[in-house]
Amino acid sequence: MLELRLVQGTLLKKVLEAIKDLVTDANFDCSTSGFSLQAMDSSHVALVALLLRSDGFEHFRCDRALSMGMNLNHVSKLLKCASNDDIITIKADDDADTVTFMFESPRQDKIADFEMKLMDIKSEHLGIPEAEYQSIVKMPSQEFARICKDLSSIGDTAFSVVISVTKEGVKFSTRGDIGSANIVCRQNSTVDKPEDATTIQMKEPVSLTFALRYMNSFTKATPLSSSVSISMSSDLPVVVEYKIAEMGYLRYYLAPKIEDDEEQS
Amino acid sequence: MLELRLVQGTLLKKVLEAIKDLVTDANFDCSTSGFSLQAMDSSHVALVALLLRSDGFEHFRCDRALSMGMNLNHVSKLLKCASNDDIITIKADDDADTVTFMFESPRQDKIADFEMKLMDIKSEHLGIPEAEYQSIVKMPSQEFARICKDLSSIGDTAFSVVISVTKEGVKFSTRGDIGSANIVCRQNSTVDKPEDATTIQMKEPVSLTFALRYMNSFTKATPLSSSVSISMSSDLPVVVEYKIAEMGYLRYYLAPKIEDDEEQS
DNA sequence: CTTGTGCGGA
DNA sequence: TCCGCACAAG
Repeated sequence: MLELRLVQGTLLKKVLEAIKDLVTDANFDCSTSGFSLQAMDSSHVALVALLLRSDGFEHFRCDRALSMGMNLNHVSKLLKCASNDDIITIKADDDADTVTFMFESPRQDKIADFEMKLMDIKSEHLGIPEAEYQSIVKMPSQEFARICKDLSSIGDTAFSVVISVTKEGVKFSTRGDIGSANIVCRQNSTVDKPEDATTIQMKEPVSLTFALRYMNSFTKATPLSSSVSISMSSDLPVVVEYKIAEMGYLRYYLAPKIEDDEEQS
Repeated sequence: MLELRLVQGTLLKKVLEAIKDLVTDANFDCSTSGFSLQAMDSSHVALVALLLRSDGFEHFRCDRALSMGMNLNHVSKLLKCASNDDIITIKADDDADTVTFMFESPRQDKIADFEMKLMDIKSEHLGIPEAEYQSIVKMPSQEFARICKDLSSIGDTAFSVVISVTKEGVKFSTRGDIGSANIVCRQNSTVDKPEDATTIQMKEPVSLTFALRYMNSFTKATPLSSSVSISMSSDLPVVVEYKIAEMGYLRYYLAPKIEDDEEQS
């Protein structure tokens, strides 16, 4: 028996918007510690990892660990039937092949439930080692999204972005059909709100190249958090992390391009 | 001679948006009592009935009853040329085969008139008996529209919706490609505004099945009224009614599906 | 946050 | 033509 009650149902809606373009089918794993998902994108290049800790739910019951395979487009469609202020409850029996999403309006005058068949999905749960990163950039998530969008418009999403971190700041560079572009963000903690700050924790300067189109996909998570952190080390996948308030995180992992080829499909 | 002056021209625009998808050609009937229309949809399954009482017009002159056949798409196109705050006047001579729509801007600084040919349309005016309904649900029209839209998104519009009324509330159910859905709305009169209330007048519980795509078409009338009433009895067509303030109503009639087949083209 | 509107894409 | 998305207003 599994029963998860999430008062901020809109979080779940945003999570699905943030991953459904990258991953079509995935297992949601539920255990006493929380609700999580780990999946490669369909071209097996990027990895998405979601964690919603059990203590972030208003009610969290999970008698035994369950892995529930779902088509994320279907889940997204169901969640579109929930209003942003609805309370969402996810229910499943231990041996059932279906899951039920229940949406309650705040005043309890409308209750909707949707039952969906589960799928069998080959699990590929990878252990992701905790690493020390040479540089960690934290910046407003909207600013990061804007940069990725702007750089994409210069060339097209088939191009690469070079992210270079020095003590002074972080530089995003690309080269495209029209020309080349460099956007530099400097450290900046003298800001009204802490989430507007751009901070850089740098042990060593680092400069890595990534496929821009993945970065753009990652920014679908922007509504989840006002800031994003980008953790980089040479020869390690970059981690783009959006914290989910009081509950966990949504992380994207992407391996750097080894050479400095600018184009790649 | 016929001359109808409607200060709230936007009403007429909304009416046409609400019926033109269902009905392509229809007779507008004008008599001293008002301006009305009754027509079957093109597949002869649903019936649309409009009434705009003469006292709702600023000026209403109708020397003798007239039935004016029009292509509703053409009328809709003409009305798109009127601004929402324009005053609309409909004119026709008794023996003419044309009708004129005149649009005046509120400050009288712009006057447009459009003449359109009338058509001969075989009239099929049905007497609709006043019936006692086992259950009448009144709810916010936007909520009803949202429910129909959500249920359609689960399967597709080819599916059916089961509407069941009990004392506690009204339940809308469907079953689709992705899964099954139930949405329950409870009675709820402790609301700030009366039009936000959901009320149920129930003599007997009733449960009927309808083609979802027609329900969805009916919700095109949502802009006409903040609330909708759904009147049901076993073996009678459901009546979905949108009141038009101070003037009349727009009603849709739809026969229930006899069997419980879920799919139907 | 919801609603209405304008725009672009399918 | 219709639908979904993005923007702006209440």
